Amino acid sequence: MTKQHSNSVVKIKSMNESDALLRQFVGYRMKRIYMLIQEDMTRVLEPFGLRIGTFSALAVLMDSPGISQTQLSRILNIKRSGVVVVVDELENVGALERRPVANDRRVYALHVTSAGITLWERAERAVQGHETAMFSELDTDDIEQLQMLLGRAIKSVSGRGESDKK
Amino acid sequence: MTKQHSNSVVKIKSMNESDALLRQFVGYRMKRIYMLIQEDMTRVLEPFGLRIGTFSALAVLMDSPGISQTQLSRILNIKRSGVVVVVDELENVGALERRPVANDRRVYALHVTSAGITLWERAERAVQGHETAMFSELDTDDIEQLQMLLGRAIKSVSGRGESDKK
DNA sequence: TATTGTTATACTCTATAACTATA
DNA sequence: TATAGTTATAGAGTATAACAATA
Repeated sequence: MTKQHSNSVVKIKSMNESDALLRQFVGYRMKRIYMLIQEDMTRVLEPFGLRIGTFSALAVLMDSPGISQTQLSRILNIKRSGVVVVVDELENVGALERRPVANDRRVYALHVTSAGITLWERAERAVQGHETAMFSELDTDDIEQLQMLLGRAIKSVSGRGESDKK
Repeated sequence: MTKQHSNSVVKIKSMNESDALLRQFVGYRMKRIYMLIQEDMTRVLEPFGLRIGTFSALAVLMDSPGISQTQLSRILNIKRSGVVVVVDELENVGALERRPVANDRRVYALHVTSAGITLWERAERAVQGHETAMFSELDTDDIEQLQMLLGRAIKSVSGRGESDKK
C-alpha cells in the first residue's frame, strides 16, 4: 500500500506486528478491538436509526421495562444528563415513551413501545449476525470462553465502587 | 446505595445484573471493560505525566525506534494530525526527540531519549502491576487464554482493510 | 433538604480539511 | 503531483454544574 518509504526511516516489521510491545497489555488489546467493533457497530445500527447509545438503552429497557432515567443512567454507567439525550432520541422515533408515575411526579417510567420492540428485534438480529461475522475466526467454544473470561473480568474490574464513583 | 426508590418505579434486579441482555454482546462487554480500564489507566499514568495516548506512542517507539510520525500514526491507528499532539507532548517533557533525516527533509525520525526510556520503564511497571491487580479474579492461565483469544479476535476483526479505511 | 429530569457548558479524543515545505 | 508534518476546526461522547419541579 502506497510506497514503503524505506530508505531514510527505519523499516518496520509489518503494519500488524509493530505494536507488539503495546499488545502485551490487555487494556490496549481491548481498546483496539473495541474501536473496530464500535466503528462497525455504528454502521450496522445506522439503517435502523440507532446509535450504540440508543441501542444499549433499548436493550436495558427490554430487560427492565418501567425503570426511571436515573436508574437507566446507573445501569449504563452514564450521567443522568446523558440519558436525557438518549431517551429524547428514542422517544422522537417512537421507540419508547416516558410514562408519568402516579406516586412521584418527578420521575418517568420508561417503556418501549410496540414499534420499539419491533425495531429492537430487527436491530438485535443484525447486531448478533454482525458479531458472529466479526469474530468469525473464533469458533463457538472460543466465543463462549471469551464471553466467560470477559464476564469474570468485568466483575473483577468493576468490583471496587461501581455506583457513585466519588 | 442512597434510597432504592422502590415503590413507584419497577424494581430492578441489581445494579450489576440489570444489563443482562446487553451483556450477551461481546462488543458491549468489551466497551464496559475498556471504559473501566481507561479510567484507571489514566489515573495510573498521571503521576508520570503521561496519558494513554503518549504511553502507547512510547511503547511503539521503544519497539521501533526511528520511525516517522506517519508510520506511528498507522501503527496506532490515529491520524497524522493526532500524532503531532502526542509527539509534541512527549518532546516537551524530554521523553523523545524529532531527529532530522538526511535523505528526506520532510520527515522526522522519532527517538526515545534516555530520560524517556527511564520514564517508560517506570510507567510500564506501574501499568503492568495495575493490570495484574485489575484482573485479579483471573488467574495466570485465564489471562493467557484471554490474551490469546483477544489476539485472534483482533486479527479476525481487523482482517478486512487495516491501513487506509476507504 | 434531597432527588428527578433538564439545560448549558466544557473537556477529551479523534477526524477532516487546508496549508507549507519538501520530494 | 504526491507526501510529511502542521494547523485550525468540528464532531461524538461524556462529565460538571446549575436550575425548576417535586418529594
